[in-house]
Amino acid sequence: MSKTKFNTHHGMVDLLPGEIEQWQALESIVRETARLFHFQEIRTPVLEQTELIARGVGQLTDIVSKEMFAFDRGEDRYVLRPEGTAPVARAYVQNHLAQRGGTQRLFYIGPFFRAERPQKGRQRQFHQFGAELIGASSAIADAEIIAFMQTVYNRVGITNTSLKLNSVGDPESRDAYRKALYNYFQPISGKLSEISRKRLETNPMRILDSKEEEDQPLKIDAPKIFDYLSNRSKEHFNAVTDHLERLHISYVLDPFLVRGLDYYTETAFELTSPDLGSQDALGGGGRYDLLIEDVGGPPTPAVGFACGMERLMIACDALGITMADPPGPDIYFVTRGEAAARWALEFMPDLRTNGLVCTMDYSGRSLKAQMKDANRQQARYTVIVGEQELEKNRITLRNMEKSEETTVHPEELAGSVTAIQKSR
RNA sequence: GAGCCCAUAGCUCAGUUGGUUAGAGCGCCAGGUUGUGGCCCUGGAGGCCGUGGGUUCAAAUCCCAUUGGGCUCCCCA
Repeated sequence: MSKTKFNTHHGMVDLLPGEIEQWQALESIVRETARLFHFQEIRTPVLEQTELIARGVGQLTDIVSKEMFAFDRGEDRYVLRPEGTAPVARAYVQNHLAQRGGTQRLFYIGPFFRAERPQKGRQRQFHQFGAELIGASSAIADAEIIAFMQTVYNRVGITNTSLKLNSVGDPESRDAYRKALYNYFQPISGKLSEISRKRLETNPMRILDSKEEEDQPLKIDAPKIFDYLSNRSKEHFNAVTDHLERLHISYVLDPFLVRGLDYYTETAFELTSPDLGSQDALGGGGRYDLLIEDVGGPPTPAVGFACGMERLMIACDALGITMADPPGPDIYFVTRGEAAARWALEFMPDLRTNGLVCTMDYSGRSLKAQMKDANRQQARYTVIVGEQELEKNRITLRNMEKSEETTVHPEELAGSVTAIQKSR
């Protein structure tokens, strides 16, 4: 372990054949779900301006204050993007997507970076898929976004999840609530954990999602945000829950759910799984009605979600879910002699044109070794070609699963295998 | 930034109170079958016992340091 000359950085891993198939299958599910919801993909650069992230995500958040991979080059300040929403918001403004009219329905899949201490379900380079609905203020948009997220997990087969829902209100509601929290916690600040005492001054709402032992009893009687929501915020939130019920999406109200990014307004949600261990959030999101304006666009309401792909994989492992098909080729050419190998090389392109997955031995090994390799690759058929076959113009087709062999004319090969391919 | 645990073959791990040449299973390569996979049998390759220092006649084993990894807190996906 770890004495090779070069290694990946801490918290960054290679995805190798054998596991990558699962990732590709997940990406297919995300893309297919996006297609059904009529969202289109957007790809933004991995590097963004540091200032965009600092502004968008929030100067005081942990992400910005201590978890960014950032560097300067001349006048320019670069940061490896730690999340997807601020970059998408930037792209929306920069490319004048508002001018295209209507609501922009965007999704993305890609790597993100945070310089945290790695642990289970947390890598320094991690991957998320997410979607953003920009230019829609209706609670229907919130419901659609949640439905999109939920659909991906349903299609993967992860169903034992819990959707937590809260509202963080509009700015006025939140200011009032912050004050109420401050007034509640301030007199008892001596009993708070050290971290929460700091939060009291910077962002009292963050005390609510504290996991510190000593904070738990103090949280219970804290003021609830529902009591401070403006009528407009209340109506919006009630509409969201109505729509979720309409969609038969179950949820639990969680007044302690406060998401760590500053740009959230109104609806906040998080999807958790009992199969993840300590980092139990599969994904989350919410409304961010002020962000587009913050990064230089017109006032534009928006709502979105982001989900951790590594965490989804952990849940799959725990549940024994396999999304990928077995990878074996349809035909493996086992050849004997140079002439046969050349023959096979020349024969494969037509088969591939017909949609058959085929491969062969590349190192002139013994027949036995080639058979063994075909077996290891889980080939469905082997075609055995040697001098005899070339002379008679008949090749041996072996069904690897049934261990049955037939001899066929080369021209018949594609036909017979295609017939079998259909039947599987 | 803090705490706890771990480090022996490609992988999973044995290795006794310090004592010869460091082992097993799986995997890999080959032979048994000079043209046939899986099962079986036989053989082979593959280790500076994470690294550096110390104690000792003798260290994979004990001590110290260091590096890497895992988990947890914080926070987030």
